[in-house]
Amino acid sequence: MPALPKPLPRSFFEPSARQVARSLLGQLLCRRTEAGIATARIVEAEAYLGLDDPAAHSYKGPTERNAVLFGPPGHAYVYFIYGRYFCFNVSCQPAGKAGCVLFRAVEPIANKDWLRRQRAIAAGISPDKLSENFASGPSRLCQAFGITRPEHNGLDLTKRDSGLFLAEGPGLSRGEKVATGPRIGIKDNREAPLRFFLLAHPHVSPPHNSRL
DNA sequence: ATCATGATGCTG
DNA sequence: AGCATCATGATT
Repeated sequence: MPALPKPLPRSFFEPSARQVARSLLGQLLCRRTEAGIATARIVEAEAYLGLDDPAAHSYKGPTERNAVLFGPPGHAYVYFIYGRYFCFNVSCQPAGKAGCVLFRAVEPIANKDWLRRQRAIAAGISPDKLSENFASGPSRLCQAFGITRPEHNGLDLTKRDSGLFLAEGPGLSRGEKVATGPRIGIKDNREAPLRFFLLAHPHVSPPHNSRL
């Protein structure tokens, strides 16, 4: 692993959300902290397509909330959900097209203690009550990385000096296999196999880690 | 392991 | 009204 993670270029996020979601598996989510750069490997992600996808926030066109999705690729779309949680996405496709990828689970790699502590503070629980897969779940990973809408929505995720960015990762280990299946927690367009994850990986939370 | 429930506030 | 969720507690 490089001492300094190399940010993914904007062109990485120009293809369709489906393609970007698939290629983000094995890449790194990085955050600058007072203890150094905290990193985690992406093991689960979902694609949301835009105007053709009834499940997407952008389905009905631009609003104040989803404006980032219609902007240039490689930017953070962070939204507030269920009155308590945040979810974190990266915008895809050129400006005007609204695809995005939702991050659903990451595997902490560097500065795990910092991530664990943030996760515990945000959730209001004790750090030692958390299991190893404490960043598996879209809002859990936001807690671990301290991602919030007021602080991070609209951020350029291709720049290291953004403090939060996406970088080239180690990819997939031997034996790790990508699986696809229906997205979690939505009612519209349930069938579409737009969820991508590493099969049976311990940081993809059960019961969704082995089902297609 | 699975399942049900409630917390909580922004959105159009 | 509904929501791209989570922690908890009951149950097998």
